[in-house]
Amino acid sequence: MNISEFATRSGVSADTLRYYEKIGVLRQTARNASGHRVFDSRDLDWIAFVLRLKATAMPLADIRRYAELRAQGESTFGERRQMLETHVRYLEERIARDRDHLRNLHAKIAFYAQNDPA
Amino acid sequence: MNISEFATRSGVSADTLRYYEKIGVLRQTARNASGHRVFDSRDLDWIAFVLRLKATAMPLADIRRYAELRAQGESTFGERRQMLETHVRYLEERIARDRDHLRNLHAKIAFYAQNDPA
DNA sequence: GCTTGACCTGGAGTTCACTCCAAGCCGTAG
DNA sequence: CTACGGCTTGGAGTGAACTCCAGGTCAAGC
Repeated sequence: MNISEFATRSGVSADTLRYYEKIGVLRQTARNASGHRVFDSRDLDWIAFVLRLKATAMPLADIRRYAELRAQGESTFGERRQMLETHVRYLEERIARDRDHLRNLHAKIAFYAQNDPA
Repeated sequence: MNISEFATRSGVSADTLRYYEKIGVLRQTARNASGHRVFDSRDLDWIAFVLRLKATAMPLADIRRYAELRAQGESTFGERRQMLETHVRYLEERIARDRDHLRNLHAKIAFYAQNDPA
């Protein structure tokens, strides 16, 4: 598929996809005879995973590092696993903090509900 | 307390505090005779709440809006409550998404653990 | 009375993650 | 054969949130 279809399917704009290639988040994208990028379902899987990492606040520089390891093959499974484990710990902390924030916000909302002069 | 002590206690740099005042997140900061900012414990409470909103991804523009309502007094309780309720819904969704991301990361880690050639 | 250190201001610079643009190439339709 | 649409590139511009800096004021210590 071409870049615009891939953009539609992935939900990432063509400009951003080119940008991701430039910084190494997308690697060695295949090209057709006229130099246009050609994407397949594996690229779709990869970009979905990139979006997952992004949604959980992983910086693009780290995602780029992960992409680099991925390009080096199975010998980097250990290091990739470590990156994900570190990220899992970060995510667990974020969820815990968010729950705490949520409790606090609920208390504040309850206060406003009780004291709203309107 | 002066700005450097307030910076230490709040964990926000003096430069950032001045920036927050400039954009309206901190309002009407008290000044002493020589024009230096003077902070008290109420400011500490407020900045802690700002940090809470920031930690949960509320943009500074929205926090600024909330600060504006706060400065207008109790008549804005209803609107403030609405802002927080909207934010609570966002946070609840983020927690749900994070849990899903976490499950997915665990699965991927398990795969790496099983297939690591090392 | 001079130096020092903490503060002040306005404004420039930085980082991140895009987003947009100009100029150019290529294949197809008319 | 030329116009068109969709792609290519390198590079400039954007917005958010800081971060830094120059030049100036002021109170306290020596």
